[in-house]
Amino acid sequence: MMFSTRSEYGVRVMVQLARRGADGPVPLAEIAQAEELPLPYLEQLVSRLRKAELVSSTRGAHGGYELSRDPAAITMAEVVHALEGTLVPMQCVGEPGVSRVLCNHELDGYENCATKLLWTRVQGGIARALEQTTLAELASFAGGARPRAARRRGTAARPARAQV
Amino acid sequence: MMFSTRSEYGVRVMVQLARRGADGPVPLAEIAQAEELPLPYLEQLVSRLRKAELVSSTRGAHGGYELSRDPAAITMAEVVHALEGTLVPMQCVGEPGVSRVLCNHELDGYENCATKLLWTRVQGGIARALEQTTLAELASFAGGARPRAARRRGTAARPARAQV
DNA sequence: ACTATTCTGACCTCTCTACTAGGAATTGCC
DNA sequence: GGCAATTCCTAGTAGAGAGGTCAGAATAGT
Repeated sequence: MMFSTRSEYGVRVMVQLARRGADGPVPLAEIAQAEELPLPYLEQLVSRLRKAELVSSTRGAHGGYELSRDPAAITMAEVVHALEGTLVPMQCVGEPGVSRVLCNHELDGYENCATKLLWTRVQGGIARALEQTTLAELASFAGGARPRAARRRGTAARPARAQV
Repeated sequence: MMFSTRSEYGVRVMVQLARRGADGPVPLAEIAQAEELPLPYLEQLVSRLRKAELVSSTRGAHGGYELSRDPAAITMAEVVHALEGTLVPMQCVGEPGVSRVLCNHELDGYENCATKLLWTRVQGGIARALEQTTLAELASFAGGARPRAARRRGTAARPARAQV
Protein backbone atom coordinates (compact mmCIF):
# COMPACT_ATOMS: atom_id res chain seq x y z
CA MET A 1 0.00 0.00 0.00
CA MET A 2 1.40 3.28 -1.00
CA PHE A 3 0.68 6.63 -2.54
CA SER A 4 2.03 7.03 -6.03
CA THR A 5 4.97 9.24 -6.89
CA ARG A 6 2.45 11.57 -8.47
CA SER A 7 1.56 12.71 -4.99
CA GLU A 8 5.15 13.01 -3.91
CA TYR A 9 6.23 15.05 -6.91
CA GLY A 10 3.05 17.08 -6.99
CA VAL A 11 3.43 18.06 -3.37
CA ARG A 12 7.00 19.08 -4.02
CA VAL A 13 5.87 21.29 -6.87
CA MET A 14 3.36 22.94 -4.58
CA VAL A 15 6.01 23.47 -1.92
CA GLN A 16 8.32 25.05 -4.45
CA LEU A 17 5.57 27.35 -5.66
CA ALA A 18 4.77 28.33 -2.09
CA ARG A 19 8.38 29.12 -1.34
CA ARG A 20 8.80 31.25 -4.42
CA GLY A 21 5.77 33.12 -3.30
CA ALA A 22 4.94 36.36 -5.02
CA ASP A 23 7.70 36.46 -7.60
CA GLY A 24 5.13 36.04 -10.36
CA PRO A 25 4.61 32.85 -12.34
CA VAL A 26 7.36 30.25 -12.05
CA PRO A 27 8.17 28.16 -15.13
CA LEU A 28 7.94 24.44 -14.47
CA ALA A 29 11.36 23.90 -15.97
CA GLU A 30 12.88 25.71 -13.02
CA ILE A 31 11.15 23.49 -10.56
CA ALA A 32 12.01 20.40 -12.54
CA GLN A 33 15.64 21.38 -12.38
CA ALA A 34 15.56 22.28 -8.70
CA GLU A 35 13.99 18.96 -7.75
CA GLU A 36 15.77 16.95 -10.44
CA LEU A 37 12.55 15.61 -11.83
CA PRO A 38 11.55 15.02 -15.47
CA LEU A 39 9.75 18.05 -16.84
CA PRO A 40 7.24 16.26 -19.11
CA TYR A 41 6.06 14.21 -16.18
CA LEU A 42 5.61 17.28 -14.02
CA GLU A 43 3.58 18.87 -16.77
CA GLN A 44 1.08 16.06 -16.45
CA LEU A 45 0.93 16.34 -12.69
CA VAL A 46 0.54 20.06 -12.62
CA SER A 47 -2.30 19.75 -15.06
CA ARG A 48 -4.23 17.97 -12.33
CA LEU A 49 -3.42 20.71 -9.90
CA ARG A 50 -4.64 23.29 -12.34
CA LYS A 51 -7.89 21.47 -12.98
CA ALA A 52 -8.43 21.42 -9.24
CA GLU A 53 -7.83 25.17 -9.24
CA LEU A 54 -4.95 24.93 -6.83
CA VAL A 55 -2.56 26.63 -9.22
CA SER A 56 -3.15 29.08 -12.02
CA SER A 57 -1.10 29.18 -15.17
CA THR A 58 0.20 31.87 -17.49
CA ARG A 59 1.05 30.72 -20.96
CA GLY A 60 3.71 32.00 -23.28
CA ALA A 61 7.08 33.54 -22.62
CA HIS A 62 7.69 34.53 -19.00
CA GLY A 63 4.74 32.40 -18.12
CA GLY A 64 4.55 29.67 -15.55
CA TYR A 65 2.53 28.59 -12.57
CA GLU A 66 1.62 30.21 -9.30
CA LEU A 67 -0.59 29.30 -6.39
CA SER A 68 -4.13 30.47 -6.80
CA ARG A 69 -4.57 30.85 -3.04
CA ASP A 70 -2.67 31.62 0.12
CA PRO A 71 -0.55 28.58 1.08
CA ALA A 72 -2.04 28.70 4.56
CA ALA A 73 -5.45 28.16 3.04
CA ILE A 74 -4.41 25.06 1.07
CA THR A 75 -4.55 21.76 2.89
CA MET A 76 -2.66 18.73 1.74
CA ALA A 77 -5.95 16.90 1.56
CA GLU A 78 -6.89 19.03 -1.40
CA VAL A 79 -3.52 18.63 -3.02
CA VAL A 80 -3.24 14.89 -2.64
CA HIS A 81 -6.85 14.40 -3.63
CA ALA A 82 -6.28 16.34 -6.83
CA LEU A 83 -3.18 14.33 -7.62
CA GLU A 84 -4.27 10.90 -6.56
CA GLY A 85 -7.83 11.16 -7.79
CA THR A 86 -9.22 9.25 -4.84
CA LEU A 87 -8.37 8.80 -1.22
CA VAL A 88 -10.08 5.62 -0.21
CA PRO A 89 -7.97 2.77 1.15
CA MET A 90 -10.36 0.11 -0.11
CA GLN A 91 -12.99 0.23 -2.77
CA CYS A 92 -15.92 -0.54 -0.50
CA VAL A 93 -15.34 2.81 1.13
CA GLY A 94 -15.44 4.78 -2.07
CA GLU A 95 -18.10 5.28 -4.66
CA PRO A 96 -20.00 2.12 -5.48
CA GLY A 97 -19.64 0.75 -8.97
CA VAL A 98 -16.84 -1.07 -10.66
CA SER A 99 -14.63 -2.82 -8.17
CA ARG A 100 -11.99 -5.45 -8.30
CA VAL A 101 -12.85 -6.53 -4.83
CA LEU A 102 -15.00 -9.60 -4.57
CA CYS A 103 -17.55 -8.84 -1.92
CA ASN A 104 -20.69 -10.70 -0.99
CA HIS A 105 -21.67 -7.92 1.38
CA GLU A 106 -22.81 -5.64 -1.39
CA LEU A 107 -26.32 -6.97 -1.16
CA ASP A 108 -27.14 -5.44 2.21
CA GLY A 109 -25.36 -2.18 1.48
CA TYR A 110 -22.38 -3.35 3.53
CA GLU A 111 -24.35 -2.92 6.74
CA ASN A 112 -22.83 -6.09 8.08
CA CYS A 113 -19.40 -5.61 6.59
CA ALA A 114 -16.85 -5.65 9.36
CA THR A 115 -13.98 -4.72 7.15
CA LYS A 116 -15.71 -1.60 5.97
CA LEU A 117 -15.60 -0.34 9.51
CA LEU A 118 -11.86 -0.83 9.51
CA TRP A 119 -11.21 0.88 6.20
CA THR A 120 -13.42 3.78 7.09
CA ARG A 121 -11.37 4.35 10.19
CA VAL A 122 -8.16 4.14 8.24
CA GLN A 123 -9.51 6.62 5.78
CA GLY A 124 -10.38 8.90 8.65
CA GLY A 125 -6.84 8.70 9.91
CA ILE A 126 -5.41 9.55 6.53
CA ALA A 127 -7.87 12.37 5.96
CA ARG A 128 -7.15 13.92 9.32
CA ALA A 129 -3.41 13.90 8.74
CA LEU A 130 -3.82 15.47 5.33
CA GLU A 131 -6.32 18.07 6.42
CA GLN A 132 -4.28 19.20 9.37
CA THR A 133 -1.22 19.85 7.27
CA THR A 134 -1.26 23.06 5.26
CA LEU A 135 0.98 23.92 2.39
CA ALA A 136 2.29 26.89 4.33
CA GLU A 137 3.51 24.59 7.06
CA LEU A 138 5.40 22.34 4.67
CA ALA A 139 6.86 25.29 2.81
CA SER A 140 8.31 26.76 5.96
CA PHE A 141 9.66 23.44 7.15
CA ALA A 142 13.39 22.92 7.53
CA GLY A 143 15.71 23.91 4.72
CA GLY A 144 13.00 25.68 2.86
CA ALA A 145 12.51 29.32 3.62
CA ARG A 146 15.95 30.82 3.37
CA PRO A 147 14.50 34.26 2.73
CA ARG A 148 14.47 35.54 6.29
CA ALA A 149 12.66 33.42 8.80
CA ALA A 150 15.06 30.49 8.68
CA ARG A 151 18.20 32.52 9.22
CA ARG A 152 16.76 34.48 12.12
CA ARG A 153 15.82 31.33 13.91
CA GLY A 154 19.41 30.26 13.62
CA THR A 155 18.63 27.42 11.29
CA ALA A 156 22.03 27.46 9.72
CA ALA A 157 23.61 24.39 8.20
CA ARG A 158 21.85 21.74 10.20
CA PRO A 159 18.19 22.33 11.05
CA ALA A 160 16.52 20.85 14.09
CA ARG A 161 15.37 17.29 13.77
CA ALA A 162 11.92 16.83 12.39
CA GLN A 163 9.44 16.31 15.17
CA VAL A 164 6.68 14.18 13.75
CA MET B 1 -3.67 4.91 -3.44
CA MET B 2 -5.19 1.87 -1.94
CA PHE B 3 -4.58 -1.25 0.03
CA SER B 4 -4.59 -4.42 -2.02
CA THR B 5 -7.33 -7.00 -1.88
CA ARG B 6 -4.89 -9.17 0.01
CA SER B 7 -5.59 -7.05 3.04
CA GLU B 8 -9.30 -7.09 2.50
CA TYR B 9 -9.52 -10.84 2.07
CA GLY B 10 -7.00 -11.55 4.76
CA VAL B 11 -8.88 -9.47 7.27
CA ARG B 12 -12.07 -11.28 6.38
CA VAL B 13 -10.39 -14.61 6.98
CA MET B 14 -9.26 -13.41 10.38
CA VAL B 15 -12.75 -12.20 11.23
CA GLN B 16 -14.20 -15.56 10.23
CA LEU B 17 -11.68 -17.39 12.36
CA ALA B 18 -12.44 -15.12 15.30
CA ARG B 19 -16.16 -15.72 14.96
CA ARG B 20 -15.76 -19.47 14.81
CA GLY B 21 -13.75 -19.21 17.99
CA ALA B 22 -12.94 -22.38 19.82
CA ASP B 23 -14.51 -24.93 17.51
CA GLY B 24 -11.10 -26.28 16.66
CA PRO B 25 -9.32 -25.74 13.36
CA VAL B 26 -11.45 -24.42 10.53
CA PRO B 27 -10.65 -25.63 7.02
CA LEU B 28 -9.98 -22.80 4.64
CA ALA B 29 -12.42 -24.21 2.13
CA GLU B 30 -15.27 -23.38 4.50
CA ILE B 31 -14.21 -19.77 4.75
CA ALA B 32 -13.68 -19.54 1.02
CA GLN B 33 -17.21 -20.71 0.51
CA ALA B 34 -18.68 -18.45 3.16
CA GLU B 35 -17.01 -15.38 1.73
CA GLU B 36 -17.24 -16.50 -1.89
CA LEU B 37 -13.54 -16.14 -2.46
CA PRO B 38 -11.18 -18.36 -4.45
CA LEU B 39 -9.62 -20.97 -2.17
CA PRO B 40 -6.16 -21.14 -3.79
CA TYR B 41 -5.79 -17.41 -3.40
CA LEU B 42 -6.74 -17.55 0.26
CA GLU B 43 -4.16 -20.24 0.77
CA GLN B 44 -1.50 -17.80 -0.27
CA LEU B 45 -2.81 -15.08 1.97
CA VAL B 46 -3.17 -17.24 4.98
CA SER B 47 0.38 -18.37 4.52
CA ARG B 48 1.44 -14.83 5.31
CA LEU B 49 -0.71 -14.83 8.40
CA ARG B 50 0.85 -18.05 9.51
CA LYS B 51 4.38 -16.79 9.01
CA ALA B 52 3.47 -13.80 11.16
CA GLU B 53 2.25 -16.26 13.79
CA LEU B 54 -1.22 -14.81 13.80
CA VAL B 55 -2.82 -18.13 12.94
CA SER B 56 -1.69 -21.67 13.55
CA SER B 57 -2.38 -24.52 11.20
CA THR B 58 -3.21 -28.19 11.55
CA ARG B 59 -2.45 -30.30 8.53
CA GLY B 60 -4.20 -33.35 7.30
CA ALA B 61 -7.79 -34.45 7.54
CA HIS B 62 -9.90 -32.44 9.98
CA GLY B 63 -7.17 -29.86 9.90
CA GLY B 64 -7.46 -26.17 9.26
CA TYR B 65 -6.55 -22.85 10.77
CA GLU B 66 -7.25 -21.19 14.08
CA LEU B 67 -6.16 -18.00 15.75
CA SER B 68 -3.00 -18.37 17.74
CA ARG B 69 -4.07 -15.66 20.18
CA ASP B 70 -7.11 -14.08 21.75
CA PRO B 71 -8.84 -11.86 19.14
CA ALA B 72 -8.81 -9.01 21.64
CA ALA B 73 -5.02 -9.19 21.67
CA ILE B 74 -4.68 -8.97 17.89
CA THR B 75 -4.62 -5.51 16.39
CA MET B 76 -5.36 -4.87 12.77
CA ALA B 77 -1.96 -3.24 12.50
CA GLU B 78 -0.40 -6.65 12.90
CA VAL B 79 -2.79 -8.28 10.48
CA VAL B 80 -2.49 -5.72 7.74
CA HIS B 81 1.24 -5.49 8.18
CA ALA B 82 1.56 -9.23 7.76
CA LEU B 83 -0.59 -9.19 4.65
CA GLU B 84 0.63 -6.04 3.01
CA GLY B 85 4.28 -6.46 3.89
CA THR B 86 4.78 -2.79 4.53
CA LEU B 87 2.76 0.10 5.82
CA VAL B 88 4.53 3.17 4.56
CA PRO B 89 2.62 5.59 2.35
CA MET B 90 5.78 6.72 0.56
CA GLN B 91 9.13 5.09 0.24
CA CYS B 92 11.09 7.88 1.91
CA VAL B 93 9.34 6.94 5.12
CA GLY B 94 10.28 3.29 4.97
CA GLU B 95 13.57 1.49 5.03
CA PRO B 96 16.20 3.13 2.88
CA GLY B 97 17.44 1.24 -0.13
CA VAL B 98 15.87 0.61 -3.47
CA SER B 99 13.26 3.19 -4.28
CA ARG B 100 11.38 4.23 -7.35
CA VAL B 101 11.06 7.72 -6.04
CA LEU B 102 13.47 10.23 -7.47
CA CYS B 103 14.66 12.27 -4.55
CA ASN B 104 17.53 14.69 -4.31
CA HIS B 105 17.00 14.92 -0.58
CA GLU B 106 18.64 11.56 0.07
CA LEU B 107 22.00 13.18 0.45
CA ASP B 108 21.27 14.92 3.72
CA GLY B 109 19.28 12.03 5.14
CA TYR B 110 16.04 13.81 4.25
CA GLU B 111 16.67 16.38 6.95
CA ASN B 112 15.30 19.07 4.71
CA CYS B 113 12.57 17.02 3.09
CA ALA B 114 9.24 18.73 3.62
CA THR B 115 7.23 15.93 2.08
CA LYS B 116 8.69 13.42 4.47
CA LEU B 117 7.03 15.32 7.26
CA LEU B 118 3.72 14.94 5.49
CA TRP B 119 4.04 11.23 4.79
CA THR B 120 5.19 10.52 8.29
CA ARG B 121 2.05 12.14 9.62
CA VAL B 122 -0.09 10.19 7.21
CA GLN B 123 1.60 7.02 8.28
CA GLY B 124 0.89 7.95 11.87
CA GLY B 125 -2.78 8.37 11.05
CA ILE B 126 -2.96 5.01 9.37
CA ALA B 127 -1.04 3.28 12.13
CA ARG B 128 -3.24 4.74 14.82
CA ALA B 129 -6.41 3.61 13.10
CA LEU B 130 -5.04 0.10 12.63
CA GLU B 131 -3.64 -0.21 16.13
CA GLN B 132 -6.81 0.95 17.81
CA THR B 133 -8.92 -1.62 16.05
CA THR B 134 -8.74 -5.11 17.42
CA LEU B 135 -9.86 -8.26 15.72
CA ALA B 136 -12.32 -8.85 18.52
CA GLU B 137 -14.01 -5.58 17.76
CA LEU B 138 -14.43 -6.37 14.09
CA ALA B 139 -15.61 -9.86 14.82
CA SER B 140 -18.36 -8.62 17.10
CA PHE B 141 -19.43 -5.91 14.68
CA ALA B 142 -22.85 -6.06 13.13
CA GLY B 143 -24.04 -9.40 11.80
CA GLY B 144 -21.17 -11.27 13.36
CA ALA B 145 -21.01 -12.41 16.92
CA ARG B 146 -24.32 -13.85 17.99
CA PRO B 147 -22.58 -15.67 20.88
CA ARG B 148 -23.20 -13.55 23.97
CA ALA B 149 -21.14 -10.44 24.38
CA ALA B 150 -22.94 -8.57 21.67
CA ARG B 151 -26.37 -9.16 23.12
CA ARG B 152 -25.37 -8.26 26.66
CA ARG B 153 -24.10 -4.89 25.56
CA GLY B 154 -27.45 -4.25 24.00
CA THR B 155 -26.05 -4.54 20.53
CA ALA B 156 -29.12 -6.21 19.20
CA ALA B 157 -30.27 -6.30 15.63
CA ARG B 158 -29.19 -2.81 14.67
CA PRO B 159 -25.97 -1.68 16.28
CA ALA B 160 -25.15 1.94 16.79
CA ARG B 161 -23.73 3.58 13.71
CA ALA B 162 -20.02 3.25 13.43
CA GLN B 163 -18.34 6.35 14.73
CA VAL B 164 -15.33 6.94 12.54
C1' DA C 1 9.46 35.83 -36.95
C1' DC C 2 11.38 33.79 -32.94
C1' DT C 3 11.46 32.04 -28.51
C1' DA C 4 9.61 30.58 -24.12
C1' DT C 5 6.27 28.53 -22.15
C1' DT C 6 1.81 25.82 -21.27
C1' DC C 7 -1.11 22.19 -22.84
C1' DT C 8 -2.66 17.73 -24.96
C1' DG C 9 -2.79 13.07 -26.37
C1' DA C 10 -0.66 9.00 -27.60
C1' DC C 11 2.65 5.73 -26.63
C1' DC C 12 5.78 2.61 -24.11
C1' DT C 13 7.96 -0.33 -20.67
C1' DC C 14 8.04 -2.41 -16.47
C1' DT C 15 6.12 -3.93 -12.10
C1' DC C 16 2.58 -5.61 -9.44
C1' DT C 17 -1.97 -7.47 -8.54
C1' DA C 18 -5.02 -11.05 -8.46
C1' DC C 19 -5.40 -14.77 -9.57
C1' DT C 20 -4.89 -20.11 -11.64
C1' DA C 21 -2.47 -24.67 -11.94
C1' DG C 22 -0.29 -28.51 -10.36
C1' DG C 23 1.44 -30.99 -7.31
C1' DA C 24 3.91 -32.59 -2.80
C1' DA C 25 3.56 -33.34 2.21
C1' DT C 26 0.92 -34.41 6.24
C1' DT C 27 -2.68 -36.48 8.99
C1' DG C 28 -7.13 -38.99 10.36
C1' DC C 29 -10.01 -42.81 9.54
C1' DC C 30 -11.50 -47.30 7.70
C1' DG D 1 -2.09 -49.78 3.97
C1' DG D 2 -5.03 -46.94 1.36
C1' DC D 3 -7.83 -43.19 0.75
C1' DA D 4 -9.57 -38.72 1.51
C1' DA D 5 -9.02 -34.27 3.46
C1' DT D 6 -6.32 -30.88 4.27
C1' DT D 7 -2.13 -27.67 4.34
C1' DC D 8 1.89 -26.16 1.86
C1' DC D 9 4.89 -24.78 -1.99
C1' DT D 10 6.38 -23.19 -6.59
C1' DA D 11 5.28 -21.45 -11.06
C1' DG D 12 2.92 -19.57 -14.00
C1' DT D 13 -0.24 -15.64 -16.46
C1' DA D 14 -3.50 -11.92 -18.02
C1' DG D 15 -4.47 -7.47 -17.16
C1' DA D 16 -4.01 -2.99 -15.01
C1' DG D 17 -1.57 0.64 -13.44
C1' DA D 18 2.77 3.18 -12.45
C1' DG D 19 6.01 6.05 -14.22
C1' DG D 20 7.42 7.82 -17.40
C1' DT D 21 8.70 9.53 -22.83
C1' DC D 22 7.59 11.79 -27.24
C1' DA D 23 5.77 14.88 -30.57
C1' DG D 24 3.56 18.60 -31.47
C1' DA D 25 -0.09 22.24 -31.10
C1' DA D 26 -1.44 26.62 -28.78
C1' DT D 27 -0.35 30.93 -26.66
C1' DA D 28 2.12 35.01 -25.43
C1' DG D 29 6.04 38.22 -24.90
C1' DT D 30 10.15 40.68 -27.54
